Amino acid sequence: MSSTDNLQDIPKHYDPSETEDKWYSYWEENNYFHSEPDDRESFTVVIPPPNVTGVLHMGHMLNNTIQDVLVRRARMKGFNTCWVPGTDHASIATEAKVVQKLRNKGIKKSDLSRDEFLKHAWEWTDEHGGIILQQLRKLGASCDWQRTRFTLEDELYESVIDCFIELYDRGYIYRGQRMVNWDPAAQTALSDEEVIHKEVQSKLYHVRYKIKDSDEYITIATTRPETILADTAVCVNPDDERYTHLIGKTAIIPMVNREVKIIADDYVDKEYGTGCLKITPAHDQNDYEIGVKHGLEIIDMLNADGTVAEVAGHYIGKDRFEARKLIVKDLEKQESLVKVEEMANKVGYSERTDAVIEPRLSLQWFCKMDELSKPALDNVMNDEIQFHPAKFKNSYKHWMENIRDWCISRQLWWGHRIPAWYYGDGEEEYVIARTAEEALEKAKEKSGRSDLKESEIHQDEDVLDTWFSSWLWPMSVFDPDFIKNKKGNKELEYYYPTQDLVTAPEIMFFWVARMIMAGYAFTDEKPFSNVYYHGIVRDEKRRKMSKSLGNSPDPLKLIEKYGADGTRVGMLFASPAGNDLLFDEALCEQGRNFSNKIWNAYRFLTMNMEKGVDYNPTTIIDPKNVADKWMMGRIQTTLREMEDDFSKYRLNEALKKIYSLVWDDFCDWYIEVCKADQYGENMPKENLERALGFFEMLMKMLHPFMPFITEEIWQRIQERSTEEALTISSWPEMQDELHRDSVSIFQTVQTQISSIRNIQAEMNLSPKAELNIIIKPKNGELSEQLESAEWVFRKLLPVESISFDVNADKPKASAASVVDGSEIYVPLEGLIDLEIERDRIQKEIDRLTGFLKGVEKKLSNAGFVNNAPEEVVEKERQKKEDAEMNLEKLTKQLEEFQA
RNA sequence: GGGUUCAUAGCUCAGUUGGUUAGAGCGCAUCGUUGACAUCGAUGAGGUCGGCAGUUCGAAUCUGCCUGAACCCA
Repeated sequence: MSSTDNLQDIPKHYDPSETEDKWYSYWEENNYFHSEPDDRESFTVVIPPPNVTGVLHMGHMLNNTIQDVLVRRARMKGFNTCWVPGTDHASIATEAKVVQKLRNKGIKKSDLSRDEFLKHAWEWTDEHGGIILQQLRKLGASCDWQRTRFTLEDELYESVIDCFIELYDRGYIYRGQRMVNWDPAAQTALSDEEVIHKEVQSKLYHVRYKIKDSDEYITIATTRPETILADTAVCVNPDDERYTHLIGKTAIIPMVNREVKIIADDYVDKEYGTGCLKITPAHDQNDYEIGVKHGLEIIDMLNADGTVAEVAGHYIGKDRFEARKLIVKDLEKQESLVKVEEMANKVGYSERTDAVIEPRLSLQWFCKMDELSKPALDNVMNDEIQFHPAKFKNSYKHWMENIRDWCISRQLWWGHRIPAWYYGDGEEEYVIARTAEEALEKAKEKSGRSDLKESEIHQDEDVLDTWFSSWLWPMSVFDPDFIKNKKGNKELEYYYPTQDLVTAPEIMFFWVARMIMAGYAFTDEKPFSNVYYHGIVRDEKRRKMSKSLGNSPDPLKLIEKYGADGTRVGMLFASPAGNDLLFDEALCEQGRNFSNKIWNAYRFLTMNMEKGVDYNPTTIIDPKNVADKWMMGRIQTTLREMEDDFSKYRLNEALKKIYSLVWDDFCDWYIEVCKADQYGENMPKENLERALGFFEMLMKMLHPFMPFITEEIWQRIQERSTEEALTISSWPEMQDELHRDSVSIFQTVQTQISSIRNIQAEMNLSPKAELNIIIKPKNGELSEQLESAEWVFRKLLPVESISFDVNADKPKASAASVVDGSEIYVPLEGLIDLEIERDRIQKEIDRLTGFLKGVEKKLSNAGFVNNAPEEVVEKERQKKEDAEMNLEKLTKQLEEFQA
C-alpha cells in the first residue's frame, strides 16, 4: 500500500549516488544472492575469474553486466540462482608485477629464495587482491560472495595437483625436449596460445656462403642473421635446378667458418628469398624438424634471457637484437652481405611481456590433446553445448582439429608447483607425487635404491600454466576434491553442469575449449550448456581500449557520472551479440536520461496523490477502458518478445523493447491519458492505482538491466518487507489475453492523433490553440470504437470540439488528411495557408501513387498471381484497394481546395 | 599463405524460413518551458541495402565473381 503520509518533496533529478550503495548493502545484508542447494532447479554461472591483482576495466564491465542480467532474470524466474565469483592468480602477469615492484626496491628476484619471493607475492595479492571484486559490487553484480574462490587457495591448489596426477596416470601428461615458445623477458616457456603474431616491417638479409674447394658461393636469405652463428646446414629444394649441382657439397658459414653440408628437402620454398635456406635447428621450429630428419647438429647460441651464449663465439653476452646489428656490419665488412630487402613479416610476441618470442629447445611438461579434444569438439558441433552466436563454432572446430600438445610448465614461482620429484639427472629419473614422503617411496621403488634419502630428491622448480588451473573452475569451485574422489559432492551434483558462460571470443582457446575438455575428462559431462561470446570494447575509432593507449574511460568514474544503471544500459545498448562494441559515453548518458525519465514518471504519479489517502497498485484493468487494455496488451506482447530475445541471447534487443515500452508507451501515452481532465486536478484514484500497478510490472521487467533504480522505485511505491524486495520478486506472469482488438483501436487513435499533430506543426499552429476536429471514419464499426475513445483525443490534443461521423462533409478552409481510409478535417478559418495545405496533400498523393504503381505492376504480372501463395496475392489486392480508396479521398480533398 | 565473418540512413546497428511503402537509437532541422521530466515534448528531413552478373513471378535476404574491412590460425 502506498501512502502519502510521509511524502516529501521528490527532487527533480534522479541521483543514483543516493540509492545505489544503499540498495547493494541491503541486498547483501539480506543475503539475497547466496544460494544453497534445494529442490528448485538450479541456474549456475561461474564468473570468468579476473586477475587477482587486476582492476576493473571496460571489458570486465561489459562481461559482468551481461552475466548479471542473465542471473537476475533467472532469479526472478524462480531458479535457484548461483553466480560464483572469484579471481585467478594470473601466474605470469602477477609474477611480472611482483618482480617489477621488487626491482623498484632494489631487490633482484634471483637474490631471493622461492619462499621469500612467494611471501612478497602473497603480500602483493593480499594488498591488491579482491579490489576488483569490490568494484563489481558497484556495478550491481549479484554474485554469491560467500562462495568467492581463488585459484591459488589451498583447496583449489589441491585440485590442480590432483588433476596433474590423474592425467599423468592416464598417460596424458609427459615430459619432453621440444621446441617451445620462449619468452626471454619472463624467462619462461609459453603455450602456443600465449603468442601473438604481429605483422612488422623487417629486413630480409641475403648472405653468401662460400662453397668449400670452389670459387662459387651460395646465397641464403634470412630475417635473423645473428642465428647464422648457429647454422648447421644449408638446404635447397631437390627440384631447384639452380642448386642441384651443389647438393652434397660443403658450405662455409661466414664469421665462424664452420663447414656444413648442403642438403635437399621439399620443405624449402623455391620462390621465397633466394630459394636457399640456412638451417638453425636450435632456433626455429621448422629448422628443428629438418635437423631431426637429417640428423644435424644442434647448436643453441642463446641464453635464457635472449643474450648470445659463449658457444656462438662472437658477440657473447650481447642481446640478440644488438647482435643482429653487429653481425650485419661485420658481414658487410667481409663482403658476405649481398643485399638487404624490406619485407613484411609476422613475428611472435609474448601476450604478457610483449617480448619477441624465441623458439627454444627445452625440456618441458606437456599435456596430450588428441583424446581430450575429441568429446570437446563433438559436443560443441552437435550443440550439446551451444555457442552464441553460433558462428564461433567454426573457429572452435578449426582450432580443435589442428590442436597440438599443450606446454603446461612455466619457469615461474607464482602458481601450482609441478608435483614431480627428481632423484637423478636422467630424463626419466623422476616420480609424480603429492608430498616429499610419497615421492621418496616412489623414487625408491622406481630407482631400486632403497637407501635413497629425502635430501637426495628435489621437486621440480616450475609451476603450471594458469589455464591448467582455470580449466577446472566450473567444477572445483563447488567441489575441490572431485578428481581425487572420482565423483562429485552434493554441491557439484546440484550446480553442475552450469548454465551460461559469458566471455570474449579471444579466450575461446585459452579457457572455453579447455574447460570443455576438462569437463568431459573428469565428470563425463559438459561444464555449461551455453557460451555467450560478447565483443571487445573499442573506442569510437575502433581501437581496442587499453591502458597503454589511454583511450579507456575509468569504469568507476562512469558509474559515478551516470550511475551503475545508466552505465549498464549504455554498455548494453552498444552491444549486439557477438559483435565488437564501439563504446560511446553518449550511450551512458542516454542510460542516465532514461533513469531520470523513470524517476520523473514516479515523481509525477506521486504528485497526484492526496495527502492521507492510501493507494493500492493494481493490474486489474477496467474492461471498458481501451487505454488500460492497450497498455496491458503491450506489456504482454513485450514479455513474449523479451522471452524470445533472451532465448537467443539478444540482450540489447530485449533492453530496447522494455526501454521503449517504458518511455514511449507508458510515459508518453499511458500516463498522459491517465492525467486528470483539468489542469490542477489530481489524477483519479483508480487511474493512479492502475498506473502504479503497471509501473510495478515494468520495474520487474527492467530490473535485470537496471537493478538499482527499479528497486528504489519498487520500494517507494509500497512499503516492502525483506521478503518482498524486487531483487527476489517474481518475473511477471504471461497471460494468454493480448487484447489485440483494443491494441489495434488504440493504435489507430495514436496514428490519428499524430496526424492531427502533424497538421498543427505544418500549419504553424500554437500547440495550445484549441481545435475543432471532424473525423470521418471509414466505417460504422470504427466510428463507434473511436467515439468510445473520444476522451483519449481530448487528453492528448487541445480539443474544442470533436465529432465522428461517417457522413461528414469536409468544411471549407480546413486542413485534411487520410489515415487508413478514415478522413480527418481540421477547420482552420482564416488560419489556413492554402498553399501549404495543397502541398501537404499533393505530397501524400505522390507517395501513394508511386506505391500503387508498384502494387499494380505486381498484380498485372501473371507469373506473380499464378505462382505466389494465395495469401500473398490477397495481401497485395488489399493493399491496392486501400491505396485506391485513400487516393480517391485525397484527390477529392485536393479538388475542393482548388475549387 | 589457410580459414572465418562482415559490408543497410551522417554514426552505431535491427531486418529470424526470399513476399515491408527497408526499421530503431544517436545525430540533424523546425516548433514548444505558467506544475513529472529541456537529462524533456511534438513534428520532420535522411537509404537506388558495397559493385557486377545470375537463380526466381518476386532478392537487402539465395548463388557466383569483384572490391573493401575485421578477426582467427600458421
